[in-house]
Amino acid sequence: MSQSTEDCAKVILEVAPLVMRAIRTEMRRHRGPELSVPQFRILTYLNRNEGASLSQAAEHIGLALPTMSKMIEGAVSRGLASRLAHPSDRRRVALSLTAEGRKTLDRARRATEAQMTSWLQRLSDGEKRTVLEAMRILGPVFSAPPGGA
Amino acid sequence: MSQSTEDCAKVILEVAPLVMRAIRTEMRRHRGPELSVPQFRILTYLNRNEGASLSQAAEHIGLALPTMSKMIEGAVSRGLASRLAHPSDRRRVALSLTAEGRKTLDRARRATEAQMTSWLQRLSDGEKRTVLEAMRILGPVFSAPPGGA
DNA sequence: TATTGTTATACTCTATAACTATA
DNA sequence: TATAGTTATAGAGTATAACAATA
Repeated sequence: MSQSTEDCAKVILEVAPLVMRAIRTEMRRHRGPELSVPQFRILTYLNRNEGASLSQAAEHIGLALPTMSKMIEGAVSRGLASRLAHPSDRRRVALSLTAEGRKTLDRARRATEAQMTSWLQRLSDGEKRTVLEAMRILGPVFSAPPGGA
Repeated sequence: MSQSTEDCAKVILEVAPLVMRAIRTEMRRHRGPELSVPQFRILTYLNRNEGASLSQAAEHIGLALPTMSKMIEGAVSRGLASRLAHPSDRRRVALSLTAEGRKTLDRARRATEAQMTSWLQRLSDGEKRTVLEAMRILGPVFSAPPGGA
């Protein structure tokens, strides 16, 4: 009966990489100053978490600290993010998006969503409802870094 | 009305990377001779497509030819795959899994599925049904390399 | 001593360009 | 000339270990 958990697992393991491949390819395809998936995720996080520290960002996104340090270095040098000293604790750093970063994020998001929308157009309304609901179910399952479980 | 296509797109763009992060982390975690996601996908492909050529494999998995060549080189040197000359066309190569490769693939798949199963255990039967159905809807949408669309 | 970041180093995945061998 | 694959090279993303600066 509850054996369907395993079917579920199998099918996610099969389908998730296909979806990500499409997203990655699409993001890479925009010629011009576009974003990789990890860059996109970092900018998205900063957009919602003005003033976050490196550690906080790394923790949330699931990257090691030096990795995040390097990624941010790249974003700063491209003018997409700023990295200021925290006023009261000089070890820390306060990250935020620049106006340019916000603009780039928005452009990338819109382009990728538009492409994704076109892929999904062949779905019936019922199918779309099912997919939407499933994603809302899976989000919470996977957004708390499941490393701990 | 059919505006839900865009919601769908948004939510996939948000959730898919979370799922993949969990899968990647899990696959990396098995200490011992385990597999990265791309390696896993290649072995899976070879398991179902005995005797495939490099070009075929690259095309199906969505990698450039030299990338696939290098990945296969790695798998061969680890004893997981074999790369034989095609009998009638000596430019081509016939790829397959070794017994060891099949064993490794099986072990990795089982371990990752088991972990995934444990993550999904908190879902109700109805939620699992929804997720299962959604994955079966998304599979076909994304498995024809959507670069063409 | 503990925390926050950065630097050094290395490995995997990925691509494009140039090349070799076969057809 | 065209196709299948490999080699050379480069760049992104990732990690661990060692370090520096601040608390």
